[in-house]
Amino acid sequence: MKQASLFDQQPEPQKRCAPQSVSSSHSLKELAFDVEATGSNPLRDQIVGISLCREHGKAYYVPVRHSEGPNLPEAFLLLRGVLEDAAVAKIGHNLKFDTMMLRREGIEVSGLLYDTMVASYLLNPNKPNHSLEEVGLEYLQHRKRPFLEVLGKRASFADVPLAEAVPYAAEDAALALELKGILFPMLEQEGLSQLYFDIEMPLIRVLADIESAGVKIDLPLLHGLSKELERELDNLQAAIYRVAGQEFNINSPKQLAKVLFEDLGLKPGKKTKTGFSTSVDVLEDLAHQHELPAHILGYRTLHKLKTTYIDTLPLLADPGTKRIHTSFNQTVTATGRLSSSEPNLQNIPVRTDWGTRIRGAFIAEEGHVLLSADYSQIELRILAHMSGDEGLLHAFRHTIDVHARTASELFQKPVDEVSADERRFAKTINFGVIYGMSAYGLSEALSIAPKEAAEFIHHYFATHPGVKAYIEKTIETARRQGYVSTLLGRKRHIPDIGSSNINVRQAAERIATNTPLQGTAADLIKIAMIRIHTMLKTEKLRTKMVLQIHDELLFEVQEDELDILQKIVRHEMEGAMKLAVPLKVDMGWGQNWAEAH
DNA sequence: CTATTCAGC
DNA sequence: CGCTGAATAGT
Repeated sequence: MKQASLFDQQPEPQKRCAPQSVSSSHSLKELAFDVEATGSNPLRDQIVGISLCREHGKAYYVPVRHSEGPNLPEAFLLLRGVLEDAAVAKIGHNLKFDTMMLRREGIEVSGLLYDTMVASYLLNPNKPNHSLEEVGLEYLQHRKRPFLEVLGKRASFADVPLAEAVPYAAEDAALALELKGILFPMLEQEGLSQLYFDIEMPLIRVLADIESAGVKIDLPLLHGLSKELERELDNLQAAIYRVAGQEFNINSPKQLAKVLFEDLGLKPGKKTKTGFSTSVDVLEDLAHQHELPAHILGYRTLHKLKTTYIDTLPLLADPGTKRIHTSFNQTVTATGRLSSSEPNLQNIPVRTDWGTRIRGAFIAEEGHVLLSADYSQIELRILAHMSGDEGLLHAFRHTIDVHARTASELFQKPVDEVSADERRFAKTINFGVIYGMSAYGLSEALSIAPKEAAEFIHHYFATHPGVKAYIEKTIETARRQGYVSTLLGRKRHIPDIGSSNINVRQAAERIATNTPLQGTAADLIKIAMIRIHTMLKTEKLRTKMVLQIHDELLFEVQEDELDILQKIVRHEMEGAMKLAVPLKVDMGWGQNWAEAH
């Protein structure tokens, strides 16, 4: 059986005689390993064993905390030398998890990191799931036994008997080794090696440090906000039931639609797949006809903030340190951005007063301040660079308000005569350009007729020929080669670009337009993160990087390091890439995230 | 599990 | 109009 020769697992010898430390003095250049744990949280769960694989066909599993042994708890001491040996490259699938787990055992994993999960992501960022199961299936045609089946009714992997645990776990390290042999030559072939080794691989350790650091939250403040919101929501609920003349579940779009459009007889606007829409813009329209929609809007906003942030964040805080530790996923987005989950700290409210109050609950430790640094107009600057559009280049080179300048072109008047509304239109259009702009989308965003939006777009391209040419060239490239790339060569295939269905094809063209811009911005801030992280280490600073929010970095800065940090952060962020226009970073600091903005 | 809605960049 | 993750209702 082919599978048996490929993944012939050998159980760890269970001898009592003094085990030999795994030696790196012979010819060991690479070691594949995989940590098994009681769960998936690298800061909370415990290691139960480690699988190892040095060569094709031989893999081992070392149990350390299984409920039915035998265990080899000395394994950490024995393996430390090789895991910390920088001359031995480490191979694994999702190494951020393994390195974070091992750090808690006092082991700092060193050496080149061949992460097969990240490799799979670079090869195909459209792939929805880069789990070992999925990647093994795609590249090795290997069907892994489902983890849940192995787990059965047991509480954790620690309770799985070794007879089952050994072959299952050992296979993970073996799979990683096999995948490395396949995926890394493919990265080379695709011209993605430099992106991997210079950016994604060093980023693994940066993200591990950010996640381990976490960010402190003010629990009493959030508790107070919760009480205040509870009263507010009770009042709004009473008002809604009174005005509606009945009680119903305000959070049910279906029940709300019945009240608005059947019982009260208001005129429905947009439709969804299942019925009439009750989304913000619909309710804002309806607010002209009736007083209920405004109450609903208020209720919705406050309920969202309370349930998603104010009541949820405290549950995820470490009870001892009051810090929350998000998970930054490196292999989720199709464009190269990071994503954040459990909790998502990349969508903490900011726009409203309540948003400011919530950000006020993200605080610095005693003797520290939070420093926020964000790129100004990063994607538009990248568009200026990639398109060479004279107007955009000029605006950024001469620190002219870019939206006002677009408005002046669009409405044919001097920059200083542009009205607030004209600037708002121009700003929406500038965003639209980055998003691949359709007349329909722009009309929705500006609440104008699609025909009127089409005229704006026509006028925009007439006054921005460089941008027009860039978009045409990018779409043509997508058609010709089937994918688009960022400045650093990150690729995204766009299979629908040749579709005969116009809606599908145009959606693909918007993706083709947006991906190089969004993706290059992602590349750029990743470079800045790595360089700043390196500076923090080499200068032995006590400051911690604590969050990344796409174009913003947040630091918890020791007060006496504030000056030097601001210099370092500005230098590394603004110097991350040399573009045809300068990069601009805005910074602010304070006791909490609200003050830092 | 899917749809809707909405928080962010 | 691009890219996400979470809460909620309801099947």
